[in-house]
Amino acid sequence: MSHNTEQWLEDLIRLTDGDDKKKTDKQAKILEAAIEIFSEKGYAATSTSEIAQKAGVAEGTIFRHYKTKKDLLLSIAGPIATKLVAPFLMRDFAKLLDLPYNQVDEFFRAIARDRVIFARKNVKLIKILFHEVPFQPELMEQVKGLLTNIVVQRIEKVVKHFQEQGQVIEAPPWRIMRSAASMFIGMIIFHVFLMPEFPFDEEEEIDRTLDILLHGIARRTEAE
Amino acid sequence: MSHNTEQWLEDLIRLTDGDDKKKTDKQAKILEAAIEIFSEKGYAATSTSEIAQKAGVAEGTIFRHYKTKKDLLLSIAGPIATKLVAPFLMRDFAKLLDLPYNQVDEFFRAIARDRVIFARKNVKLIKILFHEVPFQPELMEQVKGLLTNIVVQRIEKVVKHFQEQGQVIEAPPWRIMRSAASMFIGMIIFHVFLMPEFPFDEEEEIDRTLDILLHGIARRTEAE
DNA sequence: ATCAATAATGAGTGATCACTCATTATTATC
DNA sequence: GATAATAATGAGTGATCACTCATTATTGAT
Repeated sequence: MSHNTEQWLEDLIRLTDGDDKKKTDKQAKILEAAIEIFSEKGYAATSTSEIAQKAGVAEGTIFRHYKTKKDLLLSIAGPIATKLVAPFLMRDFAKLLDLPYNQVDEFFRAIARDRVIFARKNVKLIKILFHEVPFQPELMEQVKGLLTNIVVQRIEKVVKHFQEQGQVIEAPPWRIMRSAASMFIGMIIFHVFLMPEFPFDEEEEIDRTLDILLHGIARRTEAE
Repeated sequence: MSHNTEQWLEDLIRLTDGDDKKKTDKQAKILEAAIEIFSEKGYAATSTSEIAQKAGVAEGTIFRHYKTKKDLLLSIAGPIATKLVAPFLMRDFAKLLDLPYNQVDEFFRAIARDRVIFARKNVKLIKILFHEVPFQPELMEQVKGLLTNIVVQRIEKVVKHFQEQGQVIEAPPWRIMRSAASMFIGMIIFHVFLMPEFPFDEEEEIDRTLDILLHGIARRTEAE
């Protein structure tokens, strides 16, 4: 069963990975234009005629490839959700439990670095995803499913493991997880989305932020 | 000059405070309906006819009170931005520098509690604000102005003060501020917006979250 | 070169949009 | 209660919307 689950996950990731292959020239142009305008003005404020114009195709061509305007949105915003949490779905993630704590540190550092780079490469897609999730029930379900059923369960296991080993303070795992997520998502939002021009050393920033977090959740040895 | 600045701030706050007084019955209904639908479907996807219907007024009545649909949005989303950061603008905030560190702790705890309650009372308004800020240049300017010119400057002063006194690690103040903001905004987003049904003791949660943060940014005494 | 299949077109369609304005209802003043 | 001022109305307006479909262009196989 465990093997089956893992296999299913790998399939899921591979499936969403290959979304930029086998696209005709026109279809690629449509996607590119839609991503651009959706991220700039929002889905609801974007007209299909505007997308067609920017893509350099006739409006009818859009509806040959996508049944409706919402179809176009979902084909853009859907896959990015899975890709966003992909590292937590990988087989490697389970190996975390066998590592000593200082190497876990290193492991999360690697994931953090990878996700910052990913965010930087997919700014517009992530903007669209976050903006539309609250208004598109299909997206909402997909994101909820990914987070609660897979990501949270897996990370919770890691947190509990290191609480038992005495390296992490006794607290509800969800508070540890929420704190960690807040710190890193906060960092990415700040440096990638809010202040992309603000100069910062990526490595240094991740290390120092992780440092603050790890000291915050470390089991205390003495006073206080 | 200092007194003038403070006075100006107090005026600003008082100004935005009195936005729910002196509204006719119909106008109040319009605002109420608009807030409801804007927060549910987003500004661009909401029609003025729908607002009129929900408010129980004629569509023309909306345009008697608000020049345009965007006018209506700004009259809703504008004031909430100032109210959101109001505690950091108050005269009391400057007194922080004279307090010993443990009382600063208590001070921020009070602000955090107050803001959680505020968020809970203004869920829909805050949703609208956050959702529309990226697309409405006027809102963007207002928020940027509030944050960079006032809030950040004031908090930065506090951080530097306690870095000099040796209670906070040596690090760029913006990293300390970003970490603190991430932790608390993350907590509010999680408990108020994402999982409003999730049971949690507000006092306890704020205390424990602040605990993690303070240990994270505390000057270290010994190893590591 | 022919022809069938597929891709692309863009004028057209009814619905809906934000907003207007001539008309009617309500309120305030004396 | 007459009059003026203000508030509210809702049918109407041109613009724009997502989407359709008959027609034309392109492609691939032989």
